[in-house]
Amino acid sequence: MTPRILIVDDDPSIRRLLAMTLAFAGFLTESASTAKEGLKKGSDEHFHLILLDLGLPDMSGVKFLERYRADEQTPVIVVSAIHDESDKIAALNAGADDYVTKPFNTDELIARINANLRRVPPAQATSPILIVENMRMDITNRIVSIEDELIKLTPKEFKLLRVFMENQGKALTHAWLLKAIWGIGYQHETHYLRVFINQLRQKIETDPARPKWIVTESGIGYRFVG
Amino acid sequence: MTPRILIVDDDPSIRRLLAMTLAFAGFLTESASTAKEGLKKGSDEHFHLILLDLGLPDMSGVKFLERYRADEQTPVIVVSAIHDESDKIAALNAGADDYVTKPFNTDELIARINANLRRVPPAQATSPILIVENMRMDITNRIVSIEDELIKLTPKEFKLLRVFMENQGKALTHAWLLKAIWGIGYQHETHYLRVFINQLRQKIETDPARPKWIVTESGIGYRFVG
DNA sequence: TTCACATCTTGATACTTTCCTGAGACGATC
DNA sequence: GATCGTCTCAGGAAAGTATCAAGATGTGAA
Repeated sequence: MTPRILIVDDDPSIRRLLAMTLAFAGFLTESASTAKEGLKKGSDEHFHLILLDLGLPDMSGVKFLERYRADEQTPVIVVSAIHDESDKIAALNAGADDYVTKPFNTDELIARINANLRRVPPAQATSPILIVENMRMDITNRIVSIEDELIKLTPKEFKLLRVFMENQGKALTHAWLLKAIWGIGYQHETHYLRVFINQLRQKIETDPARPKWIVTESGIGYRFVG
Repeated sequence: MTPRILIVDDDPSIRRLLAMTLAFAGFLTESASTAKEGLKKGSDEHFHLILLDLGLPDMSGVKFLERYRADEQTPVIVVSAIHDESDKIAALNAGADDYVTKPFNTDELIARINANLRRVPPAQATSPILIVENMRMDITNRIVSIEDELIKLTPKEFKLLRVFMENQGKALTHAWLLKAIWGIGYQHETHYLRVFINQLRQKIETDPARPKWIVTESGIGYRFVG
Protein backbone atom coordinates (compact mmCIF):
# COMPACT_ATOMS: atom_id res chain seq x y z
CA MET A 1 0.00 0.00 0.00
CA THR A 2 1.34 3.34 -1.03
CA PRO A 3 1.91 5.79 1.81
CA ARG A 4 -0.01 9.07 1.74
CA ILE A 5 1.81 12.21 2.76
CA LEU A 6 0.41 15.63 3.58
CA ILE A 7 2.58 18.61 2.70
CA VAL A 8 1.91 21.78 4.69
CA ASP A 9 3.82 24.72 3.23
CA ASP A 10 2.80 28.21 2.21
CA ASP A 11 5.29 28.54 -0.65
CA PRO A 12 3.71 27.18 -3.85
CA SER A 13 7.02 26.44 -5.55
CA ILE A 14 8.25 24.40 -2.59
CA ARG A 15 4.92 22.58 -2.48
CA ARG A 16 5.32 21.62 -6.10
CA LEU A 17 8.94 20.60 -5.65
CA LEU A 18 8.05 18.45 -2.65
CA ALA A 19 5.05 16.95 -4.41
CA MET A 20 7.16 15.94 -7.38
CA THR A 21 10.09 14.67 -5.35
CA LEU A 22 7.83 12.57 -3.19
CA ALA A 23 5.88 11.37 -6.19
CA PHE A 24 9.13 10.13 -7.66
CA ALA A 25 9.96 8.39 -4.47
CA GLY A 26 6.67 6.53 -4.67
CA PHE A 27 4.37 8.42 -2.35
CA LEU A 28 0.94 9.87 -2.85
CA THR A 29 0.73 13.48 -1.75
CA GLU A 30 -1.81 16.11 -0.82
CA SER A 31 -0.96 19.64 0.08
CA ALA A 32 -2.16 22.47 2.24
CA SER A 33 -0.99 26.08 2.14
CA THR A 34 -1.94 27.10 5.65
CA ALA A 35 -1.77 25.52 9.07
CA LYS A 36 -5.51 25.72 9.36
CA GLU A 37 -6.07 23.90 6.12
CA GLY A 38 -3.45 21.36 7.13
CA LEU A 39 -5.25 20.63 10.37
CA LYS A 40 -8.52 20.22 8.55
CA LYS A 41 -7.17 17.83 5.93
CA GLY A 42 -5.22 15.97 8.55
CA SER A 43 -8.33 15.21 10.53
CA ASP A 44 -10.66 14.63 7.57
CA GLU A 45 -8.56 12.06 5.77
CA HIS A 46 -5.94 9.59 6.78
CA PHE A 47 -2.28 10.32 6.12
CA HIS A 48 0.72 8.21 6.97
CA LEU A 49 3.00 11.18 7.51
CA ILE A 50 2.98 14.97 7.55
CA LEU A 51 5.68 17.30 6.24
CA LEU A 52 5.33 20.57 8.11
CA ASP A 53 7.04 23.78 7.13
CA LEU A 54 7.94 26.02 10.05
CA GLY A 55 7.05 29.66 9.59
CA LEU A 56 3.56 29.37 8.21
CA PRO A 57 1.74 32.67 8.05
CA ASP A 58 -1.24 31.76 10.18
CA MET A 59 0.11 29.63 13.01
CA SER A 60 3.42 28.69 14.60
CA GLY A 61 4.74 25.20 14.13
CA VAL A 62 4.41 24.58 17.84
CA LYS A 63 0.77 25.56 17.87
CA PHE A 64 0.13 23.31 14.88
CA LEU A 65 1.75 20.36 16.57
CA GLU A 66 -0.10 20.94 19.81
CA ARG A 67 -3.43 21.07 18.06
CA TYR A 68 -2.64 18.18 15.79
CA ARG A 69 -1.25 15.94 18.45
CA ALA A 70 -4.45 16.37 20.45
CA ASP A 71 -6.13 13.60 18.48
CA GLU A 72 -3.74 12.15 15.92
CA GLN A 73 -0.49 10.28 16.15
CA THR A 74 0.64 10.44 12.54
CA PRO A 75 4.39 11.17 12.40
CA VAL A 76 5.30 14.77 11.59
CA ILE A 77 8.57 15.80 9.98
CA VAL A 78 9.38 19.48 10.33
CA VAL A 79 11.01 21.29 7.43
CA SER A 80 12.68 24.56 8.38
CA ALA A 81 15.05 27.20 7.09
CA ILE A 82 18.45 27.10 8.74
CA HIS A 83 17.99 30.28 10.78
CA ASP A 84 14.97 29.68 13.01
CA GLU A 85 16.90 27.32 15.30
CA SER A 86 14.95 28.00 18.47
CA ASP A 87 11.68 27.52 16.70
CA LYS A 88 12.90 24.15 15.53
CA ILE A 89 13.82 23.00 19.00
CA ALA A 90 10.46 24.13 20.28
CA ALA A 91 8.78 22.16 17.49
CA LEU A 92 10.67 19.01 18.39
CA ASN A 93 9.69 19.47 22.01
CA ALA A 94 6.08 19.92 20.95
CA GLY A 95 6.07 16.49 19.41
CA ALA A 96 7.69 16.61 15.96
CA ASP A 97 9.26 13.29 15.08
CA ASP A 98 12.11 14.56 12.97
CA TYR A 99 13.27 17.65 11.11
CA VAL A 100 15.05 18.60 7.91
CA THR A 101 16.65 21.95 7.18
CA LYS A 102 16.14 23.93 3.98
CA PRO A 103 17.68 23.69 1.47
CA PHE A 104 17.29 19.97 1.83
CA ASN A 105 18.81 17.04 0.04
CA THR A 106 15.97 15.08 -1.51
CA ASP A 107 17.54 11.68 -0.92
CA GLU A 108 17.98 12.47 2.73
CA LEU A 109 14.41 13.67 3.00
CA ILE A 110 13.11 10.46 1.47
CA ALA A 111 15.28 8.35 3.72
CA ARG A 112 13.93 10.17 6.76
CA ILE A 113 10.37 9.77 5.58
CA ASN A 114 10.85 6.06 5.14
CA ALA A 115 12.47 5.77 8.52
CA ASN A 116 9.51 7.48 10.14
CA LEU A 117 6.94 5.48 8.22
CA ARG A 118 8.44 2.26 9.48
CA ARG A 119 7.51 3.24 13.00
CA VAL A 120 3.77 3.22 12.36
CA PRO A 121 1.76 0.08 11.63
CA PRO A 122 -0.29 0.15 8.39
CA ALA A 123 -3.86 1.44 8.63
CA GLN A 124 -6.99 -0.52 7.97
CA ALA A 125 -8.84 -0.29 4.67
CA THR A 126 -12.56 0.46 4.57
CA SER A 127 -15.00 -1.10 2.16
CA PRO A 128 -15.85 1.22 -0.71
CA ILE A 129 -19.59 0.59 -1.14
CA LEU A 130 -22.19 0.44 1.60
CA ILE A 131 -25.70 -0.82 0.95
CA VAL A 132 -28.65 -0.69 3.32
CA GLU A 133 -31.96 -1.72 1.78
CA ASN A 134 -32.54 0.59 -1.19
CA MET A 135 -29.93 3.10 -0.04
CA ARG A 136 -26.51 2.89 -1.58
CA MET A 137 -23.34 4.78 -0.73
CA ASP A 138 -20.28 4.62 -2.94
CA ILE A 139 -17.64 6.18 -0.74
CA THR A 140 -14.77 6.76 -3.15
CA ASN A 141 -17.01 8.27 -5.82
CA ARG A 142 -19.21 10.01 -3.27
CA ILE A 143 -22.43 8.75 -4.73
CA VAL A 144 -25.40 8.38 -2.41
CA SER A 145 -28.63 7.15 -3.89
CA ILE A 146 -32.04 5.95 -2.77
CA GLU A 147 -33.94 3.94 -5.37
CA ASP A 148 -31.29 5.02 -7.89
CA GLU A 149 -32.02 8.66 -7.25
CA LEU A 150 -28.97 10.76 -6.44
CA ILE A 151 -29.05 12.49 -3.05
CA LYS A 152 -26.98 15.64 -2.79
CA LEU A 153 -25.21 15.88 0.55
CA THR A 154 -22.84 18.44 2.06
CA PRO A 155 -19.50 17.16 3.39
CA LYS A 156 -20.68 16.98 7.00
CA GLU A 157 -23.95 15.31 6.07
CA PHE A 158 -22.03 12.78 4.02
CA LYS A 159 -19.68 12.03 6.89
CA LEU A 160 -22.58 11.61 9.26
CA LEU A 161 -24.50 9.27 6.99
CA ARG A 162 -21.37 7.26 6.36
CA VAL A 163 -20.78 6.78 10.06
CA PHE A 164 -24.38 5.68 10.43
CA MET A 165 -24.20 3.19 7.59
CA GLU A 166 -20.96 1.76 8.87
CA ASN A 167 -22.55 1.20 12.26
CA GLN A 168 -26.09 0.29 11.34
CA GLY A 169 -28.20 -1.23 14.07
CA LYS A 170 -26.02 0.08 16.87
CA ALA A 171 -27.13 2.84 19.20
CA LEU A 172 -24.56 5.60 18.87
CA THR A 173 -24.17 8.10 21.70
CA HIS A 174 -24.12 11.84 21.14
CA ALA A 175 -20.53 12.04 22.35
CA TRP A 176 -19.42 9.22 20.09
CA LEU A 177 -21.02 10.76 17.02
CA LEU A 178 -19.66 14.20 17.78
CA LYS A 179 -16.19 12.81 18.07
CA ALA A 180 -16.57 10.88 14.83
CA ILE A 181 -17.70 13.92 12.83
CA TRP A 182 -16.13 16.96 14.48
CA GLY A 183 -13.20 15.34 16.24
CA ILE A 184 -12.11 15.59 19.79
CA GLY A 185 -13.22 18.59 21.85
CA TYR A 186 -16.84 18.79 20.71
CA GLN A 187 -18.33 16.12 22.96
CA HIS A 188 -20.83 18.47 24.56
CA GLU A 189 -22.11 20.43 21.58
CA THR A 190 -25.14 18.20 21.18
CA HIS A 191 -26.96 20.97 19.41
CA TYR A 192 -24.77 20.71 16.26
CA LEU A 193 -25.79 17.13 16.02
CA ARG A 194 -29.51 17.84 16.28
CA VAL A 195 -29.34 20.33 13.47
CA PHE A 196 -27.44 18.01 11.18
CA ILE A 197 -29.57 15.01 12.02
CA ASN A 198 -32.54 17.12 11.10
CA GLN A 199 -31.01 18.13 7.78
CA LEU A 200 -30.07 14.57 6.97
CA ARG A 201 -33.57 13.41 7.74
CA GLN A 202 -35.01 16.05 5.44
CA LYS A 203 -32.89 14.64 2.66
CA ILE A 204 -33.18 10.89 3.14
CA GLU A 205 -36.41 10.17 5.01
CA THR A 206 -39.71 9.89 3.18
CA ASP A 207 -41.44 11.44 6.19
CA PRO A 208 -38.80 13.41 8.12
CA ALA A 209 -41.15 13.91 11.07
CA ARG A 210 -41.56 10.14 11.47
CA PRO A 211 -38.05 8.87 10.63
CA LYS A 212 -37.70 5.30 9.46
CA TRP A 213 -33.92 5.18 9.24
CA ILE A 214 -32.44 7.52 11.77
CA VAL A 215 -34.32 6.80 14.98
CA THR A 216 -33.82 8.78 18.15
CA GLU A 217 -32.70 6.99 21.28
CA SER A 218 -33.86 9.48 23.84
CA GLY A 219 -31.19 10.36 26.36
CA ILE A 220 -28.60 8.26 24.51
CA GLY A 221 -28.17 9.32 20.91
CA TYR A 222 -29.31 7.86 17.59
CA ARG A 223 -29.59 4.52 15.87
CA PHE A 224 -29.51 3.82 12.15
CA VAL A 225 -31.76 0.90 11.29
CA GLY A 226 -31.81 -0.92 7.97
CA MET B 1 -11.80 -7.89 -20.01
CA THR B 2 -8.09 -8.32 -19.63
CA PRO B 3 -6.13 -5.08 -19.69
CA ARG B 4 -3.49 -4.74 -22.38
CA ILE B 5 -0.21 -3.14 -21.46
CA LEU B 6 2.52 -1.84 -23.71
CA ILE B 7 6.08 -2.07 -22.41
CA VAL B 8 8.55 0.37 -23.95
CA ASP B 9 12.09 -0.43 -22.83
CA ASP B 10 15.38 -0.90 -24.67
CA ASP B 11 16.83 -3.42 -22.23
CA PRO B 12 15.75 -6.93 -23.31
CA SER B 13 16.18 -8.46 -19.87
CA ILE B 14 13.94 -5.85 -18.27
CA ARG B 15 11.39 -6.28 -21.04
CA ARG B 16 11.29 -9.97 -20.32
CA LEU B 17 11.10 -9.48 -16.58
CA LEU B 18 8.24 -7.02 -16.97
CA ALA B 19 6.41 -9.19 -19.46
CA MET B 20 6.58 -12.18 -17.15
CA THR B 21 5.62 -10.27 -14.06
CA LEU B 22 2.64 -8.69 -15.76
CA ALA B 23 1.55 -11.89 -17.43
CA PHE B 24 1.64 -13.55 -14.06
CA ALA B 25 -0.52 -10.75 -12.66
CA GLY B 26 -3.09 -11.36 -15.38
CA PHE B 27 -2.31 -8.70 -17.96
CA LEU B 28 -1.71 -9.05 -21.66
CA THR B 29 1.51 -7.42 -22.78
CA GLU B 30 3.22 -6.22 -25.90
CA SER B 31 6.63 -4.72 -26.03
CA ALA B 32 8.64 -2.23 -28.01
CA SER B 33 12.36 -1.65 -27.78
CA THR B 34 12.47 1.91 -29.10
CA ALA B 35 10.39 5.02 -28.63
CA LYS B 36 9.55 5.08 -32.31
CA GLU B 37 8.24 1.54 -32.25
CA GLY B 38 6.36 2.35 -29.06
CA LEU B 39 4.61 5.31 -30.63
CA LYS B 40 3.65 3.26 -33.64
CA LYS B 41 2.21 0.38 -31.64
CA GLY B 42 0.56 2.78 -29.28
CA SER B 43 -1.33 4.47 -32.06
CA ASP B 44 -2.04 1.37 -34.17
CA GLU B 45 -3.58 -0.73 -31.43
CA HIS B 46 -5.38 0.06 -28.26
CA PHE B 47 -3.65 -0.34 -24.94
CA HIS B 48 -5.01 0.31 -21.49
CA LEU B 49 -1.71 1.44 -20.10
CA ILE B 50 1.88 2.09 -21.14
CA LEU B 51 5.02 1.38 -19.15
CA LEU B 52 7.68 3.76 -20.41
CA ASP B 53 11.36 3.47 -19.62
CA LEU B 54 13.19 6.79 -19.41
CA GLY B 55 16.49 6.88 -21.22
CA LEU B 56 15.53 5.21 -24.45
CA PRO B 57 18.23 5.44 -27.10
CA ASP B 58 16.22 7.20 -29.79
CA MET B 59 14.06 9.72 -27.97
CA SER B 60 13.74 11.40 -24.58
CA GLY B 61 10.87 10.47 -22.32
CA VAL B 62 9.55 14.00 -22.60
CA LYS B 63 9.47 13.90 -26.38
CA PHE B 64 7.71 10.55 -26.28
CA LEU B 65 5.07 11.83 -23.91
CA GLU B 66 4.52 15.01 -25.88
CA ARG B 67 4.06 13.11 -29.11
CA TYR B 68 1.96 10.46 -27.51
CA ARG B 69 -0.24 12.78 -25.50
CA ALA B 70 -1.05 14.74 -28.62
CA ASP B 71 -3.85 12.32 -29.37
CA GLU B 72 -4.02 9.61 -26.72
CA GLN B 73 -5.08 9.65 -23.11
CA THR B 74 -3.92 6.17 -22.10
CA PRO B 75 -2.17 6.34 -18.74
CA VAL B 76 1.60 6.21 -18.88
CA ILE B 77 3.71 4.98 -16.00
CA VAL B 78 7.33 6.02 -16.22
CA VAL B 79 9.98 3.57 -15.13
CA SER B 80 13.34 5.14 -14.43
CA ALA B 81 16.73 4.53 -12.90
CA ILE B 82 17.38 6.58 -9.78
CA HIS B 83 19.66 9.20 -11.46
CA ASP B 84 18.62 11.89 -14.02
CA GLU B 85 16.29 13.71 -11.63
CA SER B 86 15.54 16.64 -13.92
CA ASP B 87 14.59 14.35 -16.77
CA LYS B 88 12.10 12.66 -14.49
CA ILE B 89 10.49 15.90 -13.38
CA ALA B 90 10.24 16.98 -16.99
CA ALA B 91 8.53 13.68 -17.79
CA LEU B 92 5.94 14.19 -15.09
CA ASN B 93 5.27 17.69 -16.33
CA ALA B 94 4.88 16.34 -19.83
CA GLY B 95 1.97 14.24 -18.66
CA ALA B 96 3.18 11.00 -17.09
CA ASP B 97 0.58 9.64 -14.71
CA ASP B 98 2.89 7.87 -12.32
CA TYR B 99 6.41 6.48 -12.15
CA VAL B 100 8.36 3.73 -10.54
CA THR B 101 12.07 3.75 -9.88
CA LYS B 102 14.35 0.90 -10.79
CA PRO B 103 14.96 -1.49 -9.18
CA PHE B 104 11.25 -1.81 -8.50
CA ASN B 105 9.17 -3.98 -6.28
CA THR B 106 6.85 -6.04 -8.50
CA ASP B 107 3.91 -5.97 -6.10
CA GLU B 108 4.12 -2.22 -5.96
CA LEU B 109 4.30 -1.98 -9.72
CA ILE B 110 1.19 -4.09 -10.09
CA ALA B 111 -0.61 -2.05 -7.47
CA ARG B 112 0.24 1.15 -9.31
CA ILE B 113 -0.85 -0.29 -12.62
CA ASN B 114 -4.19 -1.25 -11.14
CA ALA B 115 -4.58 2.15 -9.53
CA ASN B 116 -4.00 3.88 -12.85
CA LEU B 117 -6.26 1.53 -14.76
CA ARG B 118 -9.02 2.43 -12.36
CA ARG B 119 -8.79 6.07 -13.44
CA VAL B 120 -9.97 5.24 -16.93
CA PRO B 121 -13.18 3.22 -17.11
CA PRO B 122 -12.53 0.15 -19.27
CA ALA B 123 -15.79 0.22 -21.20
CA GLN B 124 -15.23 3.70 -22.50
CA ALA B 125 -11.46 3.57 -22.73
CA THR B 126 -11.75 1.43 -25.83
CA SER B 127 -14.21 3.68 -27.58
CA PRO B 128 -12.88 6.73 -29.37
CA ILE B 129 -16.32 8.32 -29.23
CA LEU B 130 -18.03 9.30 -26.01
CA ILE B 131 -21.73 10.06 -25.95
CA VAL B 132 -23.71 11.50 -23.05
CA GLU B 133 -27.28 12.41 -23.90
CA ASN B 134 -27.09 14.79 -26.83
CA MET B 135 -23.42 15.55 -26.34
CA ARG B 136 -20.92 13.76 -28.52
CA MET B 137 -17.14 13.70 -28.26
CA ASP B 138 -14.97 12.24 -30.99
CA ILE B 139 -11.62 11.84 -29.29
CA THR B 140 -9.42 10.99 -32.22
CA ASN B 141 -10.66 13.93 -34.25
CA ARG B 142 -11.04 16.22 -31.25
CA ILE B 143 -14.60 17.15 -32.11
CA VAL B 144 -17.31 17.94 -29.58
CA SER B 145 -20.90 18.59 -30.57
CA ILE B 146 -24.21 19.18 -28.84
CA GLU B 147 -27.34 18.57 -30.90
CA ASP B 148 -25.07 18.35 -33.97
CA GLU B 149 -23.78 21.82 -33.28
CA LEU B 150 -20.00 22.05 -33.10
CA ILE B 151 -18.44 23.27 -29.86
CA LYS B 152 -15.01 24.82 -30.12
CA LEU B 153 -12.81 23.89 -27.19
CA THR B 154 -9.21 24.73 -26.26
CA PRO B 155 -6.87 21.81 -25.44
CA LYS B 156 -7.29 22.11 -21.69
CA GLU B 157 -11.04 22.50 -21.94
CA PHE B 158 -11.16 19.41 -24.13
CA LYS B 159 -9.09 17.40 -21.69
CA LEU B 160 -11.29 18.53 -18.82
CA LEU B 161 -14.52 17.66 -20.58
CA ARG B 162 -13.11 14.32 -21.60
CA VAL B 163 -12.17 13.44 -18.06
CA PHE B 164 -15.68 14.41 -17.00
CA MET B 165 -17.36 12.32 -19.68
CA GLU B 166 -15.23 9.32 -18.81
CA ASN B 167 -16.21 9.61 -15.18
CA GLN B 168 -19.80 10.74 -15.32
CA GLY B 169 -21.81 10.43 -12.14
CA LYS B 170 -18.77 10.36 -9.90
CA ALA B 171 -17.81 13.27 -7.67
CA LEU B 172 -14.28 14.20 -8.67
CA THR B 173 -12.16 16.07 -6.14
CA HIS B 174 -10.28 19.23 -6.99
CA ALA B 175 -6.98 17.46 -6.38
CA TRP B 176 -7.93 14.54 -8.62
CA LEU B 177 -9.00 16.77 -11.46
CA LEU B 178 -5.92 18.93 -11.17
CA LYS B 179 -3.75 15.85 -11.34
CA ALA B 180 -5.65 14.55 -14.35
CA ILE B 181 -5.32 17.81 -16.29
CA TRP B 182 -2.17 19.51 -15.06
CA GLY B 183 -0.27 16.54 -13.66
CA ILE B 184 1.45 15.93 -10.36
CA GLY B 185 2.40 18.99 -8.34
CA TYR B 186 -0.64 21.17 -8.97
CA GLN B 187 -2.96 19.59 -6.44
CA HIS B 188 -3.38 22.86 -4.66
CA GLU B 189 -4.01 25.30 -7.50
CA THR B 190 -7.78 25.11 -7.21
CA HIS B 191 -8.16 28.47 -8.86
CA TYR B 192 -7.10 27.19 -12.30
CA LEU B 193 -9.85 24.69 -12.09
CA ARG B 194 -12.51 27.29 -11.29
CA VAL B 195 -11.57 29.37 -14.27
CA PHE B 196 -11.65 26.43 -16.64
CA ILE B 197 -14.86 25.01 -15.24
CA ASN B 198 -16.39 28.39 -15.80
CA GLN B 199 -15.19 28.54 -19.39
CA LEU B 200 -16.41 25.03 -20.10
CA ARG B 201 -19.80 25.86 -18.66
CA GLN B 202 -20.06 28.94 -20.84
CA LYS B 203 -19.51 26.72 -23.84
CA ILE B 204 -21.59 23.64 -23.06
CA GLU B 205 -24.35 24.63 -20.65
CA THR B 206 -27.60 26.11 -21.88
CA ASP B 207 -27.73 28.28 -18.76
CA PRO B 208 -24.17 28.57 -17.42
CA ALA B 209 -25.35 30.13 -14.17
CA ARG B 210 -27.55 27.12 -13.46
CA PRO B 211 -25.43 24.25 -14.77
CA LYS B 212 -27.17 21.01 -15.69
CA TRP B 213 -24.10 18.95 -16.54
CA ILE B 214 -21.19 20.12 -14.46
CA VAL B 215 -22.56 20.41 -10.95
CA THR B 216 -20.40 21.68 -8.13
CA GLU B 217 -19.96 19.67 -4.98
CA SER B 218 -19.10 22.39 -2.50
CA GLY B 219 -16.06 21.51 -0.46
CA ILE B 220 -15.27 18.50 -2.64
CA GLY B 221 -15.02 19.23 -6.34
CA TYR B 222 -17.32 18.68 -9.31
CA ARG B 223 -19.60 16.03 -10.71
CA PHE B 224 -20.61 15.48 -14.32
CA VAL B 225 -24.14 14.15 -14.55
CA GLY B 226 -25.58 12.72 -17.74
C1' DT C 1 12.52 37.64 -36.82
C1' DT C 2 8.35 40.09 -35.75
C1' DC C 3 3.59 40.39 -35.33
C1' DA C 4 -1.04 38.83 -34.44
C1' DC C 5 -3.78 35.69 -32.30
C1' DA C 6 -5.32 32.25 -29.09
C1' DT C 7 -4.61 30.13 -24.80
C1' DC C 8 -3.16 29.96 -20.14
C1' DT C 9 -2.16 32.11 -15.65
C1' DT C 10 -3.07 35.32 -12.07
C1' DG C 11 -5.54 38.77 -9.44
C1' DA C 12 -9.58 41.22 -7.78
C1' DT C 13 -14.22 41.18 -6.52
C1' DA C 14 -18.99 39.54 -6.21
C1' DC C 15 -21.56 35.85 -5.08
C1' DT C 16 -23.45 31.22 -3.03
C1' DT C 17 -23.44 27.43 0.04
C1' DT C 18 -22.40 25.42 4.24
C1' DC C 19 -21.98 25.70 8.93
C1' DC C 20 -22.85 27.52 13.44
C1' DT C 21 -25.93 29.46 16.78
C1' DG C 22 -29.97 31.24 19.14
C1' DA C 23 -34.92 31.10 20.06
C1' DG C 24 -39.05 29.01 20.32
C1' DA C 25 -42.22 24.86 19.54
C1' DC C 26 -43.21 20.23 20.37
C1' DG C 27 -43.85 16.00 22.98
C1' DA C 28 -43.08 12.73 26.27
C1' DT C 29 -42.92 11.72 31.37
C1' DC C 30 -43.92 12.61 35.94
C1' DG D 1 -48.87 21.78 33.68
C1' DA D 2 -43.79 21.66 34.76
C1' DT D 3 -39.60 19.66 33.32
C1' DC D 4 -36.51 17.50 30.34
C1' DG D 5 -34.92 16.28 26.07
C1' DT D 6 -35.72 16.85 21.20
C1' DC D 7 -37.12 19.15 16.80
C1' DT D 8 -37.38 22.98 13.65
C1' DC D 9 -36.71 27.44 11.73
C1' DA D 10 -34.11 31.29 10.51
C1' DG D 11 -30.29 34.84 10.65
C1' DG D 12 -25.54 35.65 10.18
C1' DA D 13 -20.46 34.31 9.94
C1' DA D 14 -17.23 31.72 7.54
C1' DA D 15 -15.92 28.97 3.91
C1' DG D 16 -16.04 28.05 -0.60
C1' DT D 17 -17.22 29.30 -5.57
C1' DA D 18 -18.15 32.17 -9.89
C1' DT D 19 -16.93 35.62 -12.93
C1' DC D 20 -14.49 39.23 -15.19
C1' DA D 21 -10.47 41.11 -17.00
C1' DA D 22 -5.70 42.16 -17.38
C1' DG D 23 -0.97 40.27 -17.75
C1' DA D 24 1.96 36.35 -19.38
C1' DT D 25 3.05 32.87 -22.46
C1' DG D 26 3.10 30.33 -26.46
C1' DT D 27 2.27 29.41 -31.56
C1' DG D 28 1.98 29.91 -36.31
C1' DA D 29 2.03 33.07 -40.35
C1' DA D 30 4.10 36.75 -42.89
